[in-house]
Amino acid sequence: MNDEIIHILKQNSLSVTGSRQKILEVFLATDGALAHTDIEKRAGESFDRVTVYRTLQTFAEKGIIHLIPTTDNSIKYALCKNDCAPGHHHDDHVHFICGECEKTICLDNVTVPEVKLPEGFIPNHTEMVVKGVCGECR
Amino acid sequence: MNDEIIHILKQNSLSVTGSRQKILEVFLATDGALAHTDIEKRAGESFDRVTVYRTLQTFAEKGIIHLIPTTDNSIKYALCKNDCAPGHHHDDHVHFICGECEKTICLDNVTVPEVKLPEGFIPNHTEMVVKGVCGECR
DNA sequence: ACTAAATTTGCAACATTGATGCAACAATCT
DNA sequence: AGATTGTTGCATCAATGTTGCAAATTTAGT
Repeated sequence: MNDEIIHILKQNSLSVTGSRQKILEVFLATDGALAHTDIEKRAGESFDRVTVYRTLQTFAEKGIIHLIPTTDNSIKYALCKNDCAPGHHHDDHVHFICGECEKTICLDNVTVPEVKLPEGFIPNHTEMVVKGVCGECR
Repeated sequence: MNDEIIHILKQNSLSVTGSRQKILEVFLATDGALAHTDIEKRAGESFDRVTVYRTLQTFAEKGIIHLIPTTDNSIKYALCKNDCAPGHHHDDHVHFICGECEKTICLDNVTVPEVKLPEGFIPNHTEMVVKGVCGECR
């Protein structure tokens, strides 16, 4: 587990530091997506807010995590599972937000469908978020 | 134009006030979506921040405007065109964010496709945001 | 293993965004 | 017009996010 974390960091040419290890650990121990606040809480009180911000930013740039859009001004972050390389993400899966438990879940097996756009529009990346009730909340 | 604004407000059983008229006017004069900040700027310096917040909140509850999810912690708002009734939105269209001009555009004619979810998941509402380059930016 | 260079962290200070209680005010209804 | 209800603005506060800089840690070179 610890080896895996260090491996991920080195693979992305990041120096192996305490905070990065801890934050990655938190992600690996969670199935759903995490908001900035969740990470601060779960990582213990040990890290500065700024460090968490910068670490998340770095991870996102390297493609270790991806962002999930919401309509409530709270970005969520989730691990990229399928070996995202920097710049070559394929986090093309659908996200699900449960209205009951408020969890955000990556539906890794559900691919975002393509849509026909009007003349002139050139798509680059598509996000799809489904809201509803998850299996556990019924 | 002014009649239209008053009509929209009355139709949603909202009292007709200066700030609401002005903010609706701003929306009607824009084709794309607006962030809170845009509205404050375009409405002139005349209104309190709090009023803008509350007005947007009210409009969203009534279904006059809808929210557009983003990954950059900035909610955008756009007019609901197809006669959304309170609780009966059909803002089921795709949104487009241009990476060049940074505009957010409602593709009113592009409907969000349905996707098959894993067992147990019950969908309620789906958001779809496409990023890329719009027609005018090429 | 030790040192120098390069990164990373934490702190302080600040900017922005959003929420709430309350008094003053304006709009609606009769 | 007058009473009632709803709306606005102000002051205040909390949460969230950003930046510059010095200290500490990591990495790489020898």
